[in-house]
Amino acid sequence: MTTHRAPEGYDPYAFAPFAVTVDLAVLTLREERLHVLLVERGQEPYAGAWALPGGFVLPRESAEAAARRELAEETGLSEATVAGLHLEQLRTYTEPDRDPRMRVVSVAFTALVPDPPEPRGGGDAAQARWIPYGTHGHLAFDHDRILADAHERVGAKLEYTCLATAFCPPEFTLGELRQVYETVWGVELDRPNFRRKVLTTPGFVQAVEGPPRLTGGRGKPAALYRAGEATTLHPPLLRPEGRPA
Amino acid sequence: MTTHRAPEGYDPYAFAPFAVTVDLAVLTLREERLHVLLVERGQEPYAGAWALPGGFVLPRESAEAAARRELAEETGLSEATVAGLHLEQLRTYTEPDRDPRMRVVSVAFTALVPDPPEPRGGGDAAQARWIPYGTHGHLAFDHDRILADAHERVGAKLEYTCLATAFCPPEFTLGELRQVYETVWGVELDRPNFRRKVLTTPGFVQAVEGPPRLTGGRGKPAALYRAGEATTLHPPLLRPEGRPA
DNA sequence: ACAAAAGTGTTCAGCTTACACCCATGA
DNA sequence: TCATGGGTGTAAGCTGAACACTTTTGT
Repeated sequence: MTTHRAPEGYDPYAFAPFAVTVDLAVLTLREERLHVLLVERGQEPYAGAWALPGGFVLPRESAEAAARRELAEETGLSEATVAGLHLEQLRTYTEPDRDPRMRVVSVAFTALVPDPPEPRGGGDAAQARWIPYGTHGHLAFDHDRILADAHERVGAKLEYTCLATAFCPPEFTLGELRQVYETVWGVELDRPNFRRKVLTTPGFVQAVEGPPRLTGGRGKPAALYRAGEATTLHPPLLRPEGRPA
Repeated sequence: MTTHRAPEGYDPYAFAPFAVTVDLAVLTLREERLHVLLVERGQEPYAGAWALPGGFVLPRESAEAAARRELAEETGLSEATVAGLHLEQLRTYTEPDRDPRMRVVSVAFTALVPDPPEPRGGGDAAQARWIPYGTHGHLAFDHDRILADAHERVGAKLEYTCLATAFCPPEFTLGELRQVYETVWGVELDRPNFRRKVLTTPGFVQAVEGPPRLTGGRGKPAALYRAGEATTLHPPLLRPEGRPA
């Protein structure tokens, strides 16, 4: 019957080995649009197609460590900066033929980056770019699916966690926070009600002492806030119109 | 910089290979308590300790297929029955030293089983048993963590999905459905309010024509319901008292 | 003066909560 | 007849949706 864990005398080399990789859905907000970090593949298979950044998990490394390492490499952000970013395991993709070359099991992560730099164009052929979500065509491998899963997960988590602050710089206005919800959900929220909701949820945000900030162009300067202690919202901030996909 | 997917000339045998396994947190309700399916280990490491059932992913098999295969083996349920059960990927555990023998990456699943048989005692030494949740001591490997993650996930998903019906047989009473919430959350719910909430949520349950069922011992016979079309609840059914762990 | 964005106030509908009460069955 | 669980009714209180209105800035 079952083999439980490793059976007596199990030989790791008896099977064709599995490769374990990480794939990253790195999301950010630029100019009021959701953007994804994509890389253009230089080799077959899928040469010329766009794909999620990623790479192999090293022999002595956890998948999360591998994901953070790749994130730093691809974005050009420092290790220290990357250490503070929101990185979350999404799910693992294991279909036997998802990579035509060999058996690859990929642990996918979602990363949220506020105000990112241009990805550093490395020396090699493949370029990395921020692409507005939805304007890329089909991605390589099963990355369409991974990216869609990431988007859905982020949208859902905005409802019942404080995740939205991960898209914002350390100090932000309530308008910027509201922009996160509106952009990811693709809806408009009532400004007064959003403000009340956020301010009355304990631990969501905390006011920053000091002068308000001029918000881009016109309008009254807005007070600044920092992310609070809480990680979950109770009650949740539900998106309008039921639960669209 | 990045290796993207497999670099040119990547040799799958160049690194010590990763083993890929599945671990299952199989939950059920028995006598108004949450139970977990555990197996007693017969060999080192952790000989004599209890562990989650699981096993290796075969070379041409997805992790989900492996999980369903193991579930059938461990519970003794037929392949056909297992095909209809709720099985969901939880997360993947990748710490390099989580198994002292070799590098094992494990994709964990949560399975929900209504009214299960005793696990079939296989021919070999290791026994499998339903254990009341929380009465097992420390589990082998990182299985304490996996099981705790599974419990938390199930508790959270009861709030905003129809998951509770997965703990119930095909036809069930509202009392049985309420019992799921009360047992998993460890709280008491107001019977009238629960009933209204469930019946007014479109697609949660649908009434079964026919005579009501006598509920165990005393009390008025209860009407029967089947799981509905819906998968998510809007608005959610929040547990009382904030969000306890 | 006007547009744009922040911030305050107010109303109304709908939902949650709490609890009283009746019904059907077994012991 | 009593205990037990199913099922109905209802009133109080809270939350969220909608929207009118004021404030402060840039053009």
